[in-house]
Amino acid sequence: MATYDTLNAEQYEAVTTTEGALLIIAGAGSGKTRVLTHRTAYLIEEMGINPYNIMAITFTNKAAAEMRERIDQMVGFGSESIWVTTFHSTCVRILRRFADRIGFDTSFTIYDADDQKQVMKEVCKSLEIDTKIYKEKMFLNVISSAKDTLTDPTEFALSATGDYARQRQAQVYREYQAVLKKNNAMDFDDLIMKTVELFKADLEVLDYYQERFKYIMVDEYQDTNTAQFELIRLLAGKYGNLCVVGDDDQSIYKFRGANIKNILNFEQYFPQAKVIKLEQNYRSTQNILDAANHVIAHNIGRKQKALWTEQDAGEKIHFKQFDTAYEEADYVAVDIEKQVRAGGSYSDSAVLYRTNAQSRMFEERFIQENIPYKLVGGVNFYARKEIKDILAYLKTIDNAKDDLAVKRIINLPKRGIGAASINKVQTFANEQEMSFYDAARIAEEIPGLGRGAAKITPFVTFIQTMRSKAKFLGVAELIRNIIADTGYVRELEAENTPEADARIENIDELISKAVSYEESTEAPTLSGFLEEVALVADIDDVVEGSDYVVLMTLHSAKGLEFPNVYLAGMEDGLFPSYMTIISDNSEEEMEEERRLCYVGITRAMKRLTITSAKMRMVRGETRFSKVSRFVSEIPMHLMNGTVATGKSIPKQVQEQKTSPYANTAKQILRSKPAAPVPIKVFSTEATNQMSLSYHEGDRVQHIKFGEGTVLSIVAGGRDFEVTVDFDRFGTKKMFASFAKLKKV
DNA sequence: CCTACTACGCTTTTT
DNA sequence: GCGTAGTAGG
Repeated sequence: MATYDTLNAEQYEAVTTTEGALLIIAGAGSGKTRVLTHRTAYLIEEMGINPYNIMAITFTNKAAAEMRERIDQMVGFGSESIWVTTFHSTCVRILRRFADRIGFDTSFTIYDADDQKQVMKEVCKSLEIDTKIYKEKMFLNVISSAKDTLTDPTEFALSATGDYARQRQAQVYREYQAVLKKNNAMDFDDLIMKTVELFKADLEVLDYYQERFKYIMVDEYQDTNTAQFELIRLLAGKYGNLCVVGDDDQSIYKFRGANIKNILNFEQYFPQAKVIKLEQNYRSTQNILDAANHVIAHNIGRKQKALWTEQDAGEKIHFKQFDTAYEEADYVAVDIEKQVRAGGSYSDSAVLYRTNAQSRMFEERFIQENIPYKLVGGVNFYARKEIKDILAYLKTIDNAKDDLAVKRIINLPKRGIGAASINKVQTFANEQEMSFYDAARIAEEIPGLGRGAAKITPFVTFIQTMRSKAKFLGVAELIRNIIADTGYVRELEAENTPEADARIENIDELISKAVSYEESTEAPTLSGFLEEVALVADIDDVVEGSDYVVLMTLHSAKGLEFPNVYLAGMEDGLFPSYMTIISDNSEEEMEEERRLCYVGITRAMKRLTITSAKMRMVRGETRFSKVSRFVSEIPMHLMNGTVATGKSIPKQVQEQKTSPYANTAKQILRSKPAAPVPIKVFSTEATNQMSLSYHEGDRVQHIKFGEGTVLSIVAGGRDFEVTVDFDRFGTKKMFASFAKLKKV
């Protein structure tokens, strides 16, 4: 049984207002997840609502998983029948069941950004568009925003009259959709748009889901786009019990179609709507909140609110300006060490920046200092070449309906099947109106293919063999079979480069992912695995009890909190970005950047450090910048700021930057940092040492320092502290989970 | 058909 | 500065 007396007055009201439309404006750190979970419990326990009729919808898998866990804890019986998912997986589930009612096969495939670009290339070619002038990406952006606003190709064309460029775009849009349809595929935006289309076209289906989801809750509502708004409006259309939670000040995804009007005009869409503001913050000190409040107050189009806390003023905000980005990273590294020595842990700290490119400097410095870190974001794991290759094999084995996947691997490894042969097969497939793979299966019958057919047949045989194996092998075992039979990993091993090693590591990680999928799923299937992977942005192996500094962009930081935060690279031109400053509607875009700054500041619980550099390398050229305008929006009296005196770059460091070890440093950067060892598993010192592959006195290999001898292994608070005497670098202490030492 | 070199692109990006 | 994609030449 849940208790509600720990809630404050506004939270309590939000929890107990169960009927009708409800807008909860939840400031940063005001306990909105708590409200949502308590509200769910309240609906079931106090209002007697069937859990089956409740839906909680979020944007990220991570947010959904977190909500699921907290709801499970609180609700107990029946909690598994509550629908807690992301927008996209909701739509996939609906479409997998009813997509045939809008002319799709329910086994449609989902195209990611990479696939979209591939399709767009085809489209541009067939429409004879010069991609040197009109970029594929531009068309994809245009199409994506059209879909975000539920504009179909016909409507788009209508709005394009008299504008040649837009007419051309309309043509591309139409053709792009035709190719997707032909491939029985949908892109991410289609998932939402087609579901709306389905609801509008088939009232029976709509009614079915309206009856199912009588109580709907939407998290991060400020990030919904027009299509998503329409989706939930339709779902809530019958019972009208719609509760949305958001913070207009944290809307940072306008560039992806988020429509801030959804939250600003909620009361117009739902005139009976009740509005509750949560302004008490339970996260940060008063100084941090004051800084955030002052910055965000510079925005005009927002709902008035001010965060307050019962906490003390706390530390002042630290501000430092450095000469170079290197000194900035150096300062942050040293400061983190200082915090840890003072009794903190690494996981208390996070470094936040505007662009992913900024992470490199910190990574290099952290490796040198032996600071364990975890990089969040960057290149999406599932978008990596080697992963997409293996997945293309799996897709082809599962059902070869995805032409793109088949074409990707038909000549990988090299089977002597070139562009000419592939084109002939494709042409034949188009003529016969069959899939590319089906055409390849009867390669002998394709006119003009000649000797090419003899090269295609073994490939088809291989897939057919794998297909029969797939019936009794698990996914992980199937992947192992694929890499063994194709020699994929063997080829990489032969390359013997750090890059190739990193790719092999990634493939191993995919296998682990498959293993954990099989373990965690009741009836694991190949299709099921592919489905899960298609809707996951990145593998998130946050190990409980692990200890590392987190590095990520401000965008990724939304929804998180850390005791000690560094906002790095606070420079005009970087943050706010140059693009924003020179933009045509600079005013509006500046407000979005400012909201991003607000998000950054409000991540900090106790300690906030803002840093900037006068000089920084951006895309190979040195750039000089002033301190970000956002810094001057923070009142001076809240800051404890100095401009660092021109300390020059230490010589040793300059040497290291161009040292022969630069390559190995690169290798570390390329592969994902090793998942830190969870401590709870080991209890005694004996098992500690047994769990490592080396012991005291062993010779070990370190990726940067080379070979050395292990002097001691000590079970430190959270990890094993290993002392190694390196042949060339002397004695170093390092954490076992981070140093990746290998016995030699 | 395969390889090696050049050229281009580049803010953020929950799916 | 870096990584991928496209193309010229073998």
